Amino acid sequence: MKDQLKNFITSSLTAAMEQGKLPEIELPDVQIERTKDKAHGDFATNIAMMLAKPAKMNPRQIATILVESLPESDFITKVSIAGPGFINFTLSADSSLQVVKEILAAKEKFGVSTIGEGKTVQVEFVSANPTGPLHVGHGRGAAFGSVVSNLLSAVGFSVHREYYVNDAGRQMDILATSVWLRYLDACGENLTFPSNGYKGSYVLDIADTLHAEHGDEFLKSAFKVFTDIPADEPEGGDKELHIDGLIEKAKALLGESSYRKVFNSGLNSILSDIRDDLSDFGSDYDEWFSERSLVESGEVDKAIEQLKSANVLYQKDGAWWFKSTDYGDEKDRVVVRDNGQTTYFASDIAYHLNKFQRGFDEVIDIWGSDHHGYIPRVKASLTAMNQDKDRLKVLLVQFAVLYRGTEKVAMSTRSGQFVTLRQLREEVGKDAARFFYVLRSADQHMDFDLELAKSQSNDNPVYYVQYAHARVCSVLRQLAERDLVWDQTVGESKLSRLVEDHEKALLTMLARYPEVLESSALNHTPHILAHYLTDLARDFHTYYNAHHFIVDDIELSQARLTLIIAVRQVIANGLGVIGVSAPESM
RNA sequence: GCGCCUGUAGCUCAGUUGGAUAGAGUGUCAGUUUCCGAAACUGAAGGUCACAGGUUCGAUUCCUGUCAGGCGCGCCA
Repeated sequence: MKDQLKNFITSSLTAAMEQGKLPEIELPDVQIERTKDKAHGDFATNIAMMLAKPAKMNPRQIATILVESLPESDFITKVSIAGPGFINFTLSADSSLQVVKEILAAKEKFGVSTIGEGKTVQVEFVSANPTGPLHVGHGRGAAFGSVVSNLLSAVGFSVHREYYVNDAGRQMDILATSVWLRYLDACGENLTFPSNGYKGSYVLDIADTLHAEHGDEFLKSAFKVFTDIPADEPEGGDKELHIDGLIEKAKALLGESSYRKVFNSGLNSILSDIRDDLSDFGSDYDEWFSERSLVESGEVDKAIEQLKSANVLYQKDGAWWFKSTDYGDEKDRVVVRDNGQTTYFASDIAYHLNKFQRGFDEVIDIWGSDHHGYIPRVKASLTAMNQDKDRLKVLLVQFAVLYRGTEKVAMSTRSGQFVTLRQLREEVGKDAARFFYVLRSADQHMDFDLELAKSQSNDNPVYYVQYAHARVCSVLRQLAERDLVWDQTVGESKLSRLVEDHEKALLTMLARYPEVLESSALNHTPHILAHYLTDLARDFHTYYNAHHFIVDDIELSQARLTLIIAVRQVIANGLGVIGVSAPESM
């Protein structure tokens, strides 16, 4: 519809110029928008005001000329000039009814478009370290990432959803060592658990399983383990040196093969827990990409070599640095430590190069906002490797601060004190949690009140939207109880009976859905869709309270039923994109 | 100190990429059900869009500065 109007204006403009009514000037992009106020018609354009300056004419004068030059049309009933020079269009009743037929014909496909057709996009999200279960802080990224993916898919992109598994690096060694120490404990050894180890109860579970499956295979005496280890913090030492000492000792005492077994028991257990958790949360993936695989395949070393030959690495203090300042970063970054180990950043350089080489047209990273300082160096590395850094888009998700009532909940993965995503899902439900997470724009800090979310109060808008869907289903059940049926053919042919203000409001709301989906997708803003759905639900509930659908006038009744079935379809489609169920009753 | 994000109704948040009289939910107050589900609906009250300048036909939106809050500034990941 917008496009039709755009062509309309454009042809009017060229006509006016050919006739010499307007000076020959370069045409700006014609902007058509829906009006906020019904009194202004359905659509409006500000083109006359935009042309005022280059044409050196009064905007209202331009508008008058344009309106005179508009071609004939049967889908517009009224064109008017208002305010400083807006041109307002009112659609014919017929054309606004058309959307209902489109919805019923397209069904679950209504609203999808082909804008992204032929383009591939990779979306990486969550990618939490597999050192413990996901907590509610990860939930927002999980919901946001999966809805952004669904949106892009809905407008035609071929979407590849990916989780980057940080299965290499020091944090994983700390986890492996934590598991081993708990295992030794389970074997009956007497030891003091390091203050910097992972203290969560899931570590105990993993250790118990390891003990049950392998017996005393990995048993070493606690005395041996703790000999010559720097003191821990509570004893006046350094907790980092203490845990690093323990890691080295674990590797030495166990040997590579056994250490790897312990390591994998922790990694696999937690990773499979994360997979199940995300799957149950409705956030599905096409690929789980292992950091370790990048190291072992030599891709990390290869990337470093590539940077070296590009002459953007230099040695200082025994380490290899990347000259990221040449590309706008605040300071240079280490890629190979003085002990010869590559940094996390080195893996990430290789990972992003790998993503680019896989040929995606667009690569989207969804990170917590605390990683924002990381963007310049990743983009710098891509530029240094002759890649177009603009193919990478990083979307930042602000933290959700958790509250229990008015009390802030303190969380720390290491200490094991956190509310897990699974707990949230079990208490609040997947639907409410997802909708709640996605309701706010991602760059907005968010207060997540557990009590509120748990309380099933109608503060939670997901019920409101779902209820609208269930209500339509309920009307249809009522219809059946009265031995009546919905006749689509009759309904569609009598749509002109829909003349009430509530009905007109619903019709324009329904027509907006494809536009909402598109702008939500292209701007990566799921909250636009969520807000649209609550608005649509509100218009429906208002209509419901004002009018009856099952009435004696059969034609009117069928027309109204047809309308609300279209509403139900759009709600179901929208909720589907968000990953929330559309129940028939609740 | 530097960088990024944020500041809109008592509270939680929108605001269609610069448009017409800044909107919802919640809370407060007053109402609606012999009738398809009241998880609903109607109405009222509630605002110096943090503050000060600037850009132009026009600014909550863009620019600069100030103030306030969050985050980041490792040879951690």
